[in-house]
Amino acid sequence: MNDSRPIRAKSGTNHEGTSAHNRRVMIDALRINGALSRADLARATWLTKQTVSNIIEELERDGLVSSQEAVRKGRGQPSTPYRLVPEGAFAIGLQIDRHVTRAVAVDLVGSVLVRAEAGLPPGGPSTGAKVILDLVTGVRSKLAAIVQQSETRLVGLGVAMPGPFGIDGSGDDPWMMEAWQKFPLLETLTAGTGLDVGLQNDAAAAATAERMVGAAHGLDHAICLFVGYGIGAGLILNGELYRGANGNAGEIGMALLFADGKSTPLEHRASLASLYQHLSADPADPDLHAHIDDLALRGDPSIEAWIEAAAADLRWSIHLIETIFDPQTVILCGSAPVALVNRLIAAIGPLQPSTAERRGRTLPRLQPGMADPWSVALGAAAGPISRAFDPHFAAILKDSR
Amino acid sequence: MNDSRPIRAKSGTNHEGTSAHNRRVMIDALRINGALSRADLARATWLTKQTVSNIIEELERDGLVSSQEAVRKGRGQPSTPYRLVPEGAFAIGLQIDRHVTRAVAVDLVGSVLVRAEAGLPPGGPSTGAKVILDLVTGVRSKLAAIVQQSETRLVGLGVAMPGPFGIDGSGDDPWMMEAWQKFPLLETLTAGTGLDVGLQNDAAAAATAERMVGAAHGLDHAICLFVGYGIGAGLILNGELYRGANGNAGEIGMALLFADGKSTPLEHRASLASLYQHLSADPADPDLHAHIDDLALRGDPSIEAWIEAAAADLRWSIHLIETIFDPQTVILCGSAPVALVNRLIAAIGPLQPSTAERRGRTLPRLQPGMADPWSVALGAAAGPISRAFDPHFAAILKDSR
DNA sequence: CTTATTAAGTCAATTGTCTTGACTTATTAC
DNA sequence: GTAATAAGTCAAGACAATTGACTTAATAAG
Repeated sequence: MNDSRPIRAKSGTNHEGTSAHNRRVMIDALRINGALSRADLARATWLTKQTVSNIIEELERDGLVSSQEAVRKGRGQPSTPYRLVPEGAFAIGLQIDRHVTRAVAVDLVGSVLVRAEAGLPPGGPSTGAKVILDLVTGVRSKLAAIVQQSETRLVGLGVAMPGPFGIDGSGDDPWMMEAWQKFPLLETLTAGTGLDVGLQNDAAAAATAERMVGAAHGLDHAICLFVGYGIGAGLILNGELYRGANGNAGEIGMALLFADGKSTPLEHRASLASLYQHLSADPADPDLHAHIDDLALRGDPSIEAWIEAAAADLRWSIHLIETIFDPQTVILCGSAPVALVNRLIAAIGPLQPSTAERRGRTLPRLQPGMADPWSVALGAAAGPISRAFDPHFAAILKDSR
Repeated sequence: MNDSRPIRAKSGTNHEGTSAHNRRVMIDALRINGALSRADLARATWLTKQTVSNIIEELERDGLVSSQEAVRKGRGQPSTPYRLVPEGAFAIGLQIDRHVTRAVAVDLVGSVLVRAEAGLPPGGPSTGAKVILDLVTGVRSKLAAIVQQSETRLVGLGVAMPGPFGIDGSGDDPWMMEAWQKFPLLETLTAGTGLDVGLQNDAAAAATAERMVGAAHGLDHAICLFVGYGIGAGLILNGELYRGANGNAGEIGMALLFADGKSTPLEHRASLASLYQHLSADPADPDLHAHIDDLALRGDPSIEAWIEAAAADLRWSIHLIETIFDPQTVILCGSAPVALVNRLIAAIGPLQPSTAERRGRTLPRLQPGMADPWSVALGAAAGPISRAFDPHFAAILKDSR
């Protein structure tokens, strides 16, 4: 009667899945290539002109694309290019960091329209939850004041915070994020905002941002090495962010390095946390960012030793990433001060020989990405936009909603 | 006139894509769960009973599934389970290794029906190509002698050989595979057999085999650490083998380890090549495999030191893999003698603490996979089967054929 | 033993989405 | 001025999943 081992199977699909995918493909094509005519879209997507026409018409009705002036380009009827309408959709992004929380509102093309920041009191979620919810609500209403219809076009709230997720705290977590991990954050935010809420770690968010508006734009295989308080990698594989079985893929900071006869997590050697320790600085100091920027810019000796050591570790990490993932490019980004990231990139070169050194490369092996305190919040917001509009396998399937 | 930067876009899909996907989903469900009724399939795939009926009927006509005796399981009409028909499809797998080449014929469910082996003369492709082609032809005709209609049901020829691919040889490649890399192998085999030919590296092939019939069966996130002449990882991510931008993902053997003040590729420390060197053995010796098996079984001191050192490196590798990929499980497999693999697994434990240590785990963090000289050839054959019958994103799209 | 209930599976009509092929429109090349 | 070329539309058609009623075959309940 009750044999019931559950049956595992992938979901099937139907007409709606087909249609949804084709809509996403159009949006993706316009995002990558800029404005395109219906004929261009048909050629690029392998769909018929008629199908493209139908979908474009529908997207235009939905306010997601709009036509531009016709362009003559040789013989034949002039083509009418269509472009993405930035105001076609919005998302809120929320970054929760150790001492600060940031929220942004972005549009369909990834422009930041509203940004707001707040300090996080040391009490953890018990006092911090209200701060966060207020911040989100504030950004949301500022967005509504700037653009009409933003509420109906809000596709979700993306949250980014340091991972890993779902791990039993070791008790000696030096970064105090453990309490946040245990707090039912997503449920609280869902209840408090009524929005679709998604979570990713900060490196994944940075990668999502790079893919939407940065160095990974249009790439299907790219790894973002994110240097923040910790260090992590955002994995873009087959054109999608890879999350792993439990959402913890890319937590490279915990990779072990052997040096001086002992093994140390990468994170303890190359991350802002390690720099703060090296400088005996207080991470909660609001002027620290500017101070480090200044030190890096001046090439202050107090920071040079750390840069050299961190660059060596990053050079190793990049080699490892190239070896394991075989990406089109590696992108170095972070919440670190810009000058520091620039110094790091300079100090990393030249890279180790690797399988990435191939004839016919068009992209550099290592590229600088965003180094902006707001990039993680932007990536957090890019999450819901991507989920709603980018083509991906799960979006075709029946059980995906 | 000629503005022509090429337009990049993902392919759209249509009814055929939908239908093809749903067929694959059925086959996948039967492969993972064993025989299932139409009603079971409908529930598991989210498709309607009617749709499932239509597809099953078609698959039965095509000889890919067949009904079993009806089973009564409580109230209601008895259900008729359907199972995969092993003889529904076949593929040839070819492994090209340094001194030997192996070919197998497998059926839809991954059973090996024919196997053949040949030594590879030292001359490289110039003399080896004929040996290989003859081996494949021999296996193919033996298959045809065993089962009728095998030729019409042959979905392809999968080739596995050591990677990485497409790299400019450094000239001092100690493994002599470079000449093979430059040889137009796929073209030669396509021309010589008329079959669809696909290529993967040996670790990827091992992972493909594990996924079809081994420890990764039914898993969507698993990493196979493959210890052979070199060492590599086969990456199963989101239910598919991940190849990277250039087909070289998982070449972990080139990852650098720091020890004794210098950096060494993992491959030089933990691989059969390093063991051969440790033992001053000749890799071309046909009795070497059995000899090492014997040494490992007896716990011979000449091999124990190597085992301890290699186990330490593998322990580190497993930690790294868990950290970076967040898989459901890690599988240790190889073309090494079984006793050696068993000794390695024993010597690896206990594993390092990692994010993989979570409550509610059901799978072991590390599992033994196949350690069989034929597993790579099997995986090579599993490649075409998987390409033809497993659900994956590319199979839905219009440009995939 | 009879009847109700439950579940598997089928039938026939319908719906949704892409495709096809002919057609219209607008422009440049000769 | 005419032919060639390309963008885009129209209307009918094809394909594959869906829907809801129906049939079949078993067990459970009275």
